Formats: sequence, structure tokens, C-alpha cells
Amino acid sequence: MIGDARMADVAAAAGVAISTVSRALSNPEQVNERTRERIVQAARELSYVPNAMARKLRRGATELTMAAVPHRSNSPALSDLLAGIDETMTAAGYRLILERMDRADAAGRFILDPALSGTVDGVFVVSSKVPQFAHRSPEQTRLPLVGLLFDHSSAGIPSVLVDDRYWAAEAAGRLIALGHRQIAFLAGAADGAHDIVRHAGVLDAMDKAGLPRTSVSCASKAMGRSRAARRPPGAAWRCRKCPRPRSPAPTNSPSAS
Amino acid sequence: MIGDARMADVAAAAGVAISTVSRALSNPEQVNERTRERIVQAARELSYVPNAMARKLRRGATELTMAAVPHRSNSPALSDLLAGIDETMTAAGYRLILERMDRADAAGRFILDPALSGTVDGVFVVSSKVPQFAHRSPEQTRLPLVGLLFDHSSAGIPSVLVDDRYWAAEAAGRLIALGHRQIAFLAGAADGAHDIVRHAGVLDAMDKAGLPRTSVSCASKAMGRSRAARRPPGAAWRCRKCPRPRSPAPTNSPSAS
DNA sequence: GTGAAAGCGCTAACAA
DNA sequence: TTGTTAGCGCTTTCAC
Repeated sequence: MIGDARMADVAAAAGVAISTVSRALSNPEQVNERTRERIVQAARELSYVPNAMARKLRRGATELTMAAVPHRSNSPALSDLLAGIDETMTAAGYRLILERMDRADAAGRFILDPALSGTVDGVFVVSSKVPQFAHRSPEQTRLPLVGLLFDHSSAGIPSVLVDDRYWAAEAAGRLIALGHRQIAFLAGAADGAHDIVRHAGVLDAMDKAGLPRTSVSCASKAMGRSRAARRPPGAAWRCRKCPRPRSPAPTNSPSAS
Repeated sequence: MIGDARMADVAAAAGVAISTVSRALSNPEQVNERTRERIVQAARELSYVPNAMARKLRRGATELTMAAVPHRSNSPALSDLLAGIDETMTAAGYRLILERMDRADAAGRFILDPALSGTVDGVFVVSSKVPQFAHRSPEQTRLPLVGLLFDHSSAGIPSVLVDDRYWAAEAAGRLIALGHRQIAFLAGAADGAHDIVRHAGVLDAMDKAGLPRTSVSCASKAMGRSRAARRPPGAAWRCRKCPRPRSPAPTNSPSAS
């Protein structure tokens, strides 16, 4: 059965030492071609598959990374981000462990515990919170962390970010260039720090185009849930920083013209 | 630094044998309470974190499972599915490795190779294709596989499925109950086997309600891409099994009334 | 209840 | 180029 054979079995079958098998499989160029062929042949016949754990233990690297992502998110954007990470890491010979962390709770424990245990070689943090372990900062760890989307550079974690303000302005600019004058800004959940920045970007675009900021109306996606219940239908939610529009009141439809 | 201490260090610090440390940490009830306290204390002071790989190697189980999912999917449905798997597996002490497989290519290799290598204890297959390894079926493997959404039971893989036809009929039934008579069926990409079944379910509902099947019009999400280019805007794509509507031609808007 | 010792399966010096 | 050997860090008999 597949996976039953050990390296020693292959060695025996090929009539070589176990270390030669190891080399033939990991560093083929260090082995005589004919020997190598015998070994590969034997391995194939035995349906030999190397044991990853043994290798990982011995080498001290797991070729596994972890993506710590928000627990309750099924957004396509996150999927795309994961796909991107996965693609690059796969190309580099790594696999990705998914860690959905609960925002509220002591997620850090959950994250860094297995991470430090040597299960993963590094962690991608897609979260507004910096993961912790037993009240110690990640800096006290050998574990490489990288922040994504959220800036943790002040915590000593290199972070890859999107310039939300710039690109929001850019997006709004496109609409304006198309001749649109009334812009609806649909924000995500109420706690999205990114939305505030993006909103500013949209206003930037309005300013730049010499259009009144009051032509931007805001609506939160979260409307359907919490706040919506307390508000008359058709009334848009406005963020604190959003200038109040004059009457007639803006609708909450996603029109952009 | 966190993670630098070994079990032997803890043993030395606590003045016990290494095996006692192991027990104290894995099977506390087998160790004298006072001894255990000393050990725990020492472990804490040394910021000891057990090495997962060593444990995995020794125990022969990795407490890791793999989810093999379609490569190009960022659908919220998939995220939800993953979240569900993750939640249950986490509760059971397992973590999830993400494997995005390319549909077309010999994905099976990619999946089962590391799987068989002892990296994971089991695999969730969310794919229309059964993963293979070196032209051998999964049955020749010790690795537990479970099919999700796609039925692989004929290949000997237990599968957890959604009764698409039933629930599509149910959904359509709700619309009908609300008084709607014109139903738009928005399908996914052209190759979705599920869509055909769901479409049948919608027609079931029409039949049951005594409504004409011609009141169901189909539009594919994929319109925007491949087929759409060759079709006049506003014209809906119709699946082969979908009865042709009478004029006026249905629009492709997602209206349901 | 605790310790000593034998590995899990593999890799990497070091020799030959 | 190939073989011998010593572990990686942990769990688990088997004694005491």
C-alpha cells in the first residue's frame, strides 16, 4: 500500500545505504546516475513516499506557513488575498495553514501557540490585532511575521499595505471622468478602519475635480443588520465624517450617476 | 527567547527525568501533583513550547487536515464551507491546510503527494475530480478522504452533499409563494454541474405550482466574460435545457417579480 | 510515581 | 561517490 515503505526498504531493495537514497531523492546531482536510477526504480515499485514529518523534524523547517485571518469573513477579497499568498508560497515550496481568529477573544494564543511549536515557519497576519503569545510580543519570537492590509510596522512587523486613500481617490476619479457627479460611498461593517480612509480618498477626488463634497453620500453595508432596523427604509446611513447632504435626502441605492 | 527551550531543559530545571516532563504535559493525571507543579513552573519560566514536529513524528499523527478546493474560487460559499470545516476541526484539535488545486492540471499529484507524505491526517475534497497519486486511486491509500459538495461515493469516497434540486425547488417555491410569477435563474460559470440540477429544481417548483416553465429565464454569471462578448447586450443566455421563452425576450436583470 | 532507554523516519557530517 | 553514524525532540514501553 502506498506510503507503507520506508527509506530503509528502498535502500535494501536498491542495494545501497539509506543515506544514498536520501541523497538520490533530495540532492540527485550528488549521486551517480546509474545508482540513482536503481533507487528511483525501487522507490517507484515500493510506492515509496517520504515521510514529511521526519524530514521536517530533522531539517528544522516545516515548509508550512500560516495565514491568520478574521474569523467571520467570507469576502471574495480575502479569498483573493489568500489565493495570492498561496500561489506565491506554493511556488516557493510552502503550504498554507488557515487560521481563522476570533477578533474579540484572545486569538493571539491560538495563533502563536502552534506557530511557535514549530508547526509553521512564518505567519501572515491579516488582522487589526497583533497576535500574542502568553503576553509576550512577537518580537520575542523567532517566528517571522508579516502584516497584510493592516499596518503593524509600529509593532516591528513588516507590513504590506494598500494605499486605500490613493486608490479610493483613483476609483472616484474614474467615475468623475465618466461624467458622474453624485457619488455613493458604500462602506463595509461599521468598524472598518479602512473605510474611513477610503472615504477620505473619495473626498480627495471631489476636491480635485472641484466638485462639492456634499455630492458624496454614504451607506453602510451593515445597514441591513444593526442600524437599519432603527431607521426608516430608504434613509442612508452617514458616517460621522461625511458632510450632511442638502435635501432631497440621498437614497441608499448604489447608483453612481 | 520563546521556543528555545527543549524538554530536556525543563527536566533539568525541575530536577526530574525528561519522560516525567512529557507525562506532566501530556498526561497530567499520571504525575504527582507537586512534581507537576514544579515542572509547569519550570516550563513557564523557560518559555517552553513543545516541538510539534517531534511529537507528530513520534505519534504518527499530524493533527492536520487538508482542504482541497478549486483554484480559482473566491466565492463566499466556499469561504463559508471552509469556515465550517475549520470550526469543527479546530474544536477537535485539528488544523486546516489549504490546497488550491488547478482544475485542469494533474492536481491529484499535488494533493495526495504531501498528503501521503504524512503531512496531513485526512483530506476534504471540494472538487469534481477525484485526486490521484501516481495513477493510483485513493483507495490504495490509508489516507481518509471526504468529498464535499461533489459526489465521489462511486469512487469509494464518502461524500457530504447538498440536495441542490430539492433546495432550488424550495427557494423557487418561496418566490412563488410571495406571488412572483417570472423567475430569473442566474447560473454560475458554464461548467457548473450543480446549476443544471438546480435549474431542474426550479422547474419542479413551477410544475408544482402549475406555472408554465417558460416563465423561468436563465442567465449565466459568466455572461460578462466569454459568451457575452458575442451576444447583443441585454440578451440573456439560456441553458440548453431551458425552454425558450416567448417574446418579448426576457431580460437578464435579476428581477424576480 | 518516576527513570532509563529505545526508537519515530529522516538528514548531514564525517569517513572511507 | 557511497557508507556509517549521530542525532532532530518527543513519546512510550519497561523496569524500578
